[in-house]
Parts: sequence; C-alpha cells; structure tokens
Amino acid sequence: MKIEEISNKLIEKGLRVTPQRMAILEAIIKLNNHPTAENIIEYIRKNHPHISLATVYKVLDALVENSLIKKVKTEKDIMRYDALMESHHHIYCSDSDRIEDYQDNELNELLKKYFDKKEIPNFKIEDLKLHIIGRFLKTGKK
Amino acid sequence: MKIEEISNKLIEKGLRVTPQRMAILEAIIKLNNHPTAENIIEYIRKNHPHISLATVYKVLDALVENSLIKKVKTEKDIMRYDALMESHHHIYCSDSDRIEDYQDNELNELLKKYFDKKEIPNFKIEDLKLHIIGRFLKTGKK
DNA sequence: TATTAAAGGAGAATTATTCTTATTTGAAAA
DNA sequence: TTTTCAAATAAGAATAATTCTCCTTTAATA
Repeated sequence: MKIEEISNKLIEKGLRVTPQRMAILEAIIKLNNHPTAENIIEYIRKNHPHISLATVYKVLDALVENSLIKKVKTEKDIMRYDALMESHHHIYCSDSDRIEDYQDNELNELLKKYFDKKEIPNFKIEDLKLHIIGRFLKTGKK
Repeated sequence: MKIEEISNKLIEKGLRVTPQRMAILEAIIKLNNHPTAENIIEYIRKNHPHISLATVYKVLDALVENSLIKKVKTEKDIMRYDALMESHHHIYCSDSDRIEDYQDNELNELLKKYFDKKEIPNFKIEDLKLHIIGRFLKTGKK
C-alpha cells in the first residue's frame, strides 16, 4: 500500500490529510492484526514520537465514522480496529487475543443463498459475519 | 424457570448458593436481553437494594468462569452477558443496542457440514457463531 | 500569502471495571 | 444445633480505557 493510496482514501471521504491520520491509517493497515489504540500508538511513536493519545482516539472515531476502518467485536473491554472493509469473517483464537481475517466467497454464497430462502421475520439483513472460534495448532511458525 | 432450577445450576458447578448469585443469575435469565452489569444491578435493586457493584462484577466473573453465562461480543466498551449456553447465533440491530438470540439447527448443520469439508489449515474449530447484522422493521410491537 | 474552520496536543474528567480490606455468611463438620 | 472457617460480600479506593475541554496549530481554499 503506497502512501498516496492512503491519502486518497482520506480525500475520497472528504477528510483533511494530516500526518497523524496518515500514520494511524497506515499503522492499522500495516499491523494487520486488528490492533488496539495502544498497539497503534506504540507503532506510530517510532516515527511520530509526539502524537497525542487523544488524537489517536479522535482519528480512530473519524475513520470509523467515514467507513475507512471498522470496530472489531471482542469480549474484552478494549476496542480493536480492522482496515479490511469488504464483508469478511473472523477467526478468534480461544486461548489468546489473536484474531485473523477469513475471506471465503463460497461461504458468503452459501450464507446468502440460505437467508434468501429462510427469511428472519421483520428483519432486514445487512451483513453476515461468521465468528470462527477455536485453537491454532502449533506449527513452529506464528 | 423455578428458583430451585437456578440454585441447582450453582450447586452443579460447586458454587455456593448465595442470595446475590441467585439474584444475578435470575436477572440475566429473566431480562433475556443480553444485559450489561448496570442493567442487572438496576433490575436486582428492586429486591436487593443493598447489593454492591463490586459483588455484581465478581459474581458475573464467577458465572462466566463456571460456564453458567457467556460474555457477549460487542463494539462498545461495555460488557454484556448471555444465559443461553447452547451454541447459537446473534442478531445485532445496527441502529440500536438490541441483540437477539437466533437458534437454527438447519443453519448449524449447514455450517458444520461446510467446515467438515473445507478445513481451515492449522486450526481446530470449537464453535461457529453467526452475527446477523441489520435492522428490525417497524411493526408496532417492541 | 492570508484566512479560517478543522484538527491536534495536553491534561483533566469520565466510565466501566478491578482491587483492597474488613465484615459477614454458607455449608461442612463436630 | 452449634461451631468453624474458607469463601463471599460490601464499600470505597484504584485502575485502565476512553472522552472531553480548551487552547494552539495547520491544511486547504481564496
């Protein structure tokens, strides 16, 4: 992801391009592990040692408001963020805080077809997100 | 749900039966709307005006530890709790905090069959929970 | 280059939750 | 039934994540 692609995302949404916003959006994309605000700050401080905590939270809110990132649902009272905006699923590790994206068009089709047939009364579905909960098997790598 | 059924749940898990635990577990079951700690306190204070906030949190932790209730994943930094322990799905309203249970064995079968066939490399699935996100249509009720 | 609404910084405030310590109590044992 | 004591509760302080306030700085337009 080139620097210009990131600023274009902001411009497309009518958001001012600032170094802080660039750094935060870039951090979430680069980290690619559904980071917390603290993870993001830690990453950014390498190049922006003076960025304020309040700014990070305000920028995150602005990015969520403008659909450039999404909040990730967790069982912890700490918010995490995801820069992948296409509809996708999440793999949750049940003995760590690891969350992985899971993209699977065959599954999307299966679910879409299922709920086209079997409607939920008085409810309009906007998105279907499967939470796949379990354990990663040890394999030497991550 | 009779009072004795609730105390039996505690006894089965080897937990002491106390009025506070009874009240809290009963509240979550009766409220049946994935309540927050605050919702629970508010409900309980009608009959137990002196229950302590710290007790509520400690009891909730104990109930989660002992698999009598589950934490519910949300995008807010406030925890919610669910007394339905069978594997099931959740309907999330996108313009309110309403969360409904969705039980559907046909869907469970479909998903189970799908992931029996299509494994996720180096991952052992323990539970599959679909988040159905959308809007409830106005119908006069609720 | 000047203008100004929007954005950022710093630290205080808030909110949900956890911790600490003294007191009380459920339930097993006598 | 009474005693015993580990476990549970109450009350309030402490903590952690997040939000707010207010003042300063800056990006983007004129």
